[in-house]
Amino acid sequence: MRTEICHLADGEGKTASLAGWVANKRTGKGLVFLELRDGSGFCQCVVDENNVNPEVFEAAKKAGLATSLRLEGEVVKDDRQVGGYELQVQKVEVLQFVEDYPISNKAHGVDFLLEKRHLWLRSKRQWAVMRIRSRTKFAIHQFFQDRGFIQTDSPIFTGNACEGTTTLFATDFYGEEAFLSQSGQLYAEATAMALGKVYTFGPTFRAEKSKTRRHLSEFWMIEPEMAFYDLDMNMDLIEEFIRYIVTDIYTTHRAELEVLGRDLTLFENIGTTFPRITYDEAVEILHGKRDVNGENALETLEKDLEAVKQGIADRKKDIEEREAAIAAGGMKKGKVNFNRNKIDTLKNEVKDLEEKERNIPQWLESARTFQHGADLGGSDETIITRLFNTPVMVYKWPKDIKAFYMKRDEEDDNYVKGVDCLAPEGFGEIVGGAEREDSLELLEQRIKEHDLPMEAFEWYLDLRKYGSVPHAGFGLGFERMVMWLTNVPHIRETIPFPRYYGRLFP
RNA sequence: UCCUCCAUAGCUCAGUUGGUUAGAGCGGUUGACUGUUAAUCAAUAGGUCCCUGGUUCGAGUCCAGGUGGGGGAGCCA
Repeated sequence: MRTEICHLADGEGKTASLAGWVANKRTGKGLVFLELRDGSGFCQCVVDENNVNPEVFEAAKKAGLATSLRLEGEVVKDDRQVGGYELQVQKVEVLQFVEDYPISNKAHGVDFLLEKRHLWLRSKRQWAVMRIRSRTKFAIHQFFQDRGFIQTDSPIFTGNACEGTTTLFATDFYGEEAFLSQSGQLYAEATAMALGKVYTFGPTFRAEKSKTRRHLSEFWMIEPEMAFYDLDMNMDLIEEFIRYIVTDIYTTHRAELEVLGRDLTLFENIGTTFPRITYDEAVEILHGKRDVNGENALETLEKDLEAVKQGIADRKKDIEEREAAIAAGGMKKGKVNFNRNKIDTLKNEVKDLEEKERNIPQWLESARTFQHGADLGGSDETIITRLFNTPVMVYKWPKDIKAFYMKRDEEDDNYVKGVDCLAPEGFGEIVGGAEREDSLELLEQRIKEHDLPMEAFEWYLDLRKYGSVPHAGFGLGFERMVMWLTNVPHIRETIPFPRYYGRLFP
């Protein structure tokens, strides 16, 4: 009977048989330490020359990374181990020897790792990310299902290019031009009028040639849509939703967050009410005319710049000192290696900081000269969220920069009842939502203003002809959410096989 | 589409004002070591310096063009 590593604790003091792959190996005289992974977890297995026959010991000694094997032995409590237990091996059965596994436990570049994505998934950090991704998906379904939402799927093939074709993937649909869906929102509105509260959860496609750490060509989106909801109810739901997901991951996946070295401040603050500010207030913050909790956005950013400069100086000094120490000689080889690796790490940190040093003055400039009526850029979001330690909601946006389907603000025609939820730690937008325009006339007018083809929206306009009601909804980029939760540097790490400009394989 | 940085061993990188036979660490291999946590130590194999052209007595290094990639802007989730 095979035991999964995650259940090892139940078998303490007993014999267990494990099956898995070698994740790492260390050897000593008469001893081999195999770090085994089986998907459910990691466990150190000790092969002692005295406890096994010579062939078994030789096999263990030769097993390279990714060697697949079955092991049998006694489960022993050992506080030095990550899971608290190790296996004193008695039997080894090698399924396949490997000696040239391409991914080592040392540093690799992102491009190399993505070239080997099918293997990279086996490493510990990716293991943790994929488990959090899975749980997040589950938690999202649970949240909505518990609250009486019905999941409805929107089509992936769409016939008309509503908002321009440049960001759409064109494909052939029985001789007709079809596009891969960019959003299921309009369809969710239709199903909400049938089922009350709905959500979609499916893939979306954007043909943007974006090479940034925040973009994918294929990603998953959650789009809830609720009949009889207004903007305030929408914001309440967004807040409750995000708090639920964060709390769930915090309580169920602490070990994975630790593997990732995630700073847990975010998770601890999530109980605090999310501030809600209007777009106008956000602009005042950007202009430095409105402080938050006594903090001025521009001053804070200037302080950040000083900190960055200091960080660069500190690291450069550190590098020099380490290089001098190595050059002086007399250092043990292990220590030299350690210092060399540290220097590499520091150099990369300096590169990142120098990039920041170049960017911050531009951010400051762009914040100071921000024109009321423009959309918030990435840096503007960073500046605003920097002042908060919880997500922030920005609502009441100028109508010209928002989608045609957003409901106009009754108090001021120039605004619409949209809301963006910005994640803290400089992360930026994770949710975009709105109360929808429910008046047929105003909707038609907005379609004309946006220069969109009226005939493409005939079915959508039917929703406003036959029993139109106030309703609202929002969209959440699933990978963005996972990226924020795990704090991995790149969105490409949050999906098993990322698709983006230049990457179709593996 | 624009700005910016990069391309040297399987991987991560160094390579000085252009100069003899291009280096290190990791990983691989062989060996040493009885408790390692990226173990350590010794030995060893491993190179079309991205491509094309140019300057030069001489190019990994300089110049031009190309290709591929990183980061950012725009746009967005």
